[in-house]
Amino acid sequence: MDMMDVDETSAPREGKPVLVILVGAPGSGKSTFGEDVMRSSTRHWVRVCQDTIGNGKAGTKAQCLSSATSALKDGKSVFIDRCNLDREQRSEFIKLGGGLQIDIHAVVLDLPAKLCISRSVKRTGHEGNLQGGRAAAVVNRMLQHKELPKLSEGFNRITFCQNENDVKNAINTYSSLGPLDNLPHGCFGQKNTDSKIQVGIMKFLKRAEVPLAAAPTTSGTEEPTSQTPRNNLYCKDKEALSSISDTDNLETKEVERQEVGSAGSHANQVCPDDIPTLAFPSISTSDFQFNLEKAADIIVEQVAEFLNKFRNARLVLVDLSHKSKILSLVKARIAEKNMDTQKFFTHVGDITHLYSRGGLRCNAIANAANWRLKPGGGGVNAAIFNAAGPELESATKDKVKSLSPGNAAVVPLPSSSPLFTREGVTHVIHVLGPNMNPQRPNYLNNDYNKGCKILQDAYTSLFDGFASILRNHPRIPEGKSEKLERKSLELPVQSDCSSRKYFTGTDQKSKRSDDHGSEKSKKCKGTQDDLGLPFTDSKGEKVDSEHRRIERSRSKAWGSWAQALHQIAMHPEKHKGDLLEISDDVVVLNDIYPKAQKHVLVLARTGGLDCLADVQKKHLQLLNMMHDVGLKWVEKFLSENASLVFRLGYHSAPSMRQLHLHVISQDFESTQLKNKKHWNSFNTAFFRDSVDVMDEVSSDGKATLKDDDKLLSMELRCHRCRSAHPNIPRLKSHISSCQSPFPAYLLQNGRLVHAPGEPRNSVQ
DNA sequence: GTTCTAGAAC
DNA sequence: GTTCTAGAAC
Repeated sequence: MDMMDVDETSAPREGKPVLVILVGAPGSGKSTFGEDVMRSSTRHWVRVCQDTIGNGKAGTKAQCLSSATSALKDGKSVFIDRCNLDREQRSEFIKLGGGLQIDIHAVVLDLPAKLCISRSVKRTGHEGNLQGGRAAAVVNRMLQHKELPKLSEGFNRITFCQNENDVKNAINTYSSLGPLDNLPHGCFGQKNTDSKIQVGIMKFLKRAEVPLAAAPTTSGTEEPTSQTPRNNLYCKDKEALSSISDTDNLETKEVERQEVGSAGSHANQVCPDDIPTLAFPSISTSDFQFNLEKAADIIVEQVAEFLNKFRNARLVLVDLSHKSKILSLVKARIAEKNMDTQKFFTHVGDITHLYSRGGLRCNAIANAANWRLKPGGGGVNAAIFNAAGPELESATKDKVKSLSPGNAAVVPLPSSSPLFTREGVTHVIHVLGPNMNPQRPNYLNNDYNKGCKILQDAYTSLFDGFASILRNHPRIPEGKSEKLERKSLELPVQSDCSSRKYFTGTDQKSKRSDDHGSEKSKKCKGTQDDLGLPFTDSKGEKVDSEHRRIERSRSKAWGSWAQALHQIAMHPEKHKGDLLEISDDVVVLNDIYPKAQKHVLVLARTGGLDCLADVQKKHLQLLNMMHDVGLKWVEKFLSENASLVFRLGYHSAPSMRQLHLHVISQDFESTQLKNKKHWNSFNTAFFRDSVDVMDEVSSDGKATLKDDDKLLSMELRCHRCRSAHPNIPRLKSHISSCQSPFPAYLLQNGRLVHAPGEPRNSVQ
C-alpha cells in the first residue's frame, strides 16, 4: 500500500469515531456499502439514512443531522446515507465535527451513470422509493450537478471508488477498521481535485469513460496493480454513457477546449478516446533481449519528446501480461516524472485486440518487425500479421522491402483487413530495434552505446511515422505509391478526357477504359472481352457463374418499392424528364432522396444485373464506363462548386434493384440523411469504392461484399476525424463544421475526388 | 428505399 | 414533455 499524507503515524493509537459521508447517485450502492461494513466491523456503527429515518419512511435532513450528532456523541461511528452530491448538502454534516474529536471521511461511489440507473430502475423494494423509469431522469439530473468532494471542504479523508472493485476495497478498509484504529488522511483512489481545472478534467473523463486508470500511482491509489483492468472497463460502452446527457457533453466539450487545451483540428471531438492514438509494444526487449531498464528510460524519454510536439495525441505502451517487467518499469517512470497519464499510459492486453477486448481505440499500432518485414517468427510480429490478414502483407510489400535497425515504416491498412474493421486500426508502423540476441540478425554483441542509440532512433522513427499519419501525410517510400496517391487526387476541371488525364502514369490506367463515350465503348467491348478474359470463358465456368447468378437472384426477393430503378433502366424513355443522361449502357439520375448536396446514381442498363453480387469479370468494361460517367458528372459539379469532395461507390447490399453507382459529395448535407443506416451505408466498409470494386473484379472476377448488417448499425463516426457521436442530429451538427482532413485510407487510390488544389488541408 | 409510430432515451 | 431510434408496412 502506498499512501499519501500519512500524518497519523506518530499519533496515539486511539481510535476516534468516524463520520463517513457517503457520496453517490441513487443506485451507486451507498446503503449496501454501509450495511456491508456494519455486518463485519468490530466498531459500533450507525447508519443514518434519510430514506428511512422517518419511522421507516423518508425523513428530513434535520432529522439526519440530529440523529448523527447523538450517535457521534455516544462515541459511535456514523454513515450518512444520502446522496450528498453537492457541496452545500455536505457542509452541514461536516460542521457536526466542529466540537467533537472525530474524523470526517467521504466515500465517493462514483460509478458509471449507466450502472446506477440500471440498478435504480431494477430495484423494487428500495427504501428511497425511487423506482421505475423515472429513476433514469433523476440520476441523470443529479449527476449533472455533481460536485466531487475535496479535502478543503473539511474532510480528513476521501476515498474515490470508480468501479466495483474499488468499492470492494473500500468496504474492506472500513470493515477492518477496529475501535482503536484510525485511517490515514488524504485522498485515495483519484487525483487530488484541488483545482477547478482538475475537477473539470475529472468530470470530463468520467463522463467520457476514459481510463481513470491513467491516474498516476502517486496520487495514492491504494492498489496500483488495479490500474490496468480499469482501463478496459472504462472504455467500453462509451457511446451509451455519453448519450446519457446532452448538457453534460456540451459542458465537457467546453472543458476540454478551455482547460485541457486540446489543439488543432481535433478540438471538436466529443470523446477523448478519439484522440489519435498509437499503441506500441516495447521494442527489442523481448526476442532481441535488450536491457529492460535502459529500454524503459529510452521509451519514456522519446515519448516525452513526442508529446511535447504533439499535444493532441496519445501513446500507449502495450504488453500481454500484468506481470510485464517493462510495463512496471515504464509505469514507475511515468509516475516519477509526473507525466500526463491521459497522453501516455500502459495497457495490458493483446495489441491486435485493443478495441474489441480492451475498449481502447488506437488508430495506429506499432509492430516489432523483423528486417525482412515478413509475417511469422513469433510474438508481436506474428500476432499482428496474423490478425491483419494477407492485406497487411501485401500493403507492406508495396511500401517497403526491408528495414534496418533503428527505422520504421508506416503502412496504411487496407479497409478490408480485420484489424481495420474490427479494431479501427488504420495504420501499422513496422519498427526494427537493436538486437542483443546472438541468435538473431544484426547482433550488437552487448554494445549498449550503439544499442541505445539505435533504440532511440527506432522510437524516433516510430513516433515520426505516427506524426506523419497525424498530419495526414502518410510517409510512403519513394516511388509509384506516392505518385499514385498524389495523381489520383487531382481531377482537372476541364471537361474533356478527364479520366485519361486523371489516371495517366498510374497503374490504374490499364484497368480502365480510356474513354467514356458510349459509342466508342460499345465498339471496343468485344475486343476488351477477348483480351481481358482469356480464362473465364470455358464452358464449365460460364455455366457455374450463370447458375450462381440465378441462385442469387432467386434468394433475393425485391419488394415492389425496390423496382423503381430497374424500371427506369429498362425503359428510360418513359422517365426522360427525371434523368440527367441516357446512353445505351447507363442512365444517370439524381437520387430521389439525396444524402448530400450532390448525389447522383449511375445506373447500369444491363438486364439481370441487380447488384454488386451479380457483377462478374465480363462486366468490367461496364464498371469502367460507369466510373467514367460518374467522374464526368463529378467534374461538372466541381466546376460549379470546387470545394466539394466526391466519392464513388456501390452499396454492398443495395435496397434498390439494378446495379447503380453512387456518386456522392462528402458534405452529407441533406435532410434526407435521417438515420444510422443512411450514414453507415456511405461511411463504413458497406460502401465499396468503385476503384476497389474494379480492381477486385479485374483480379478476382468478383467484388468483395461487406454486407454484414453490423456495419449498418455501427456507432456513428465522423468520416473525417473519426470522432463518435451518440445520434444522427449530433453527428450532423458535428460534420457540418468538422475541418479535419479525411482519413489516409480515403486519400489513397483515388477513392476521393476533388478539384485540384482543394481542399487545402489535404495531401499536397 | 420511405413513412409511420411505439417506446426508449433524454 | 420532447427527441430520437428502430421495426413493420409498403
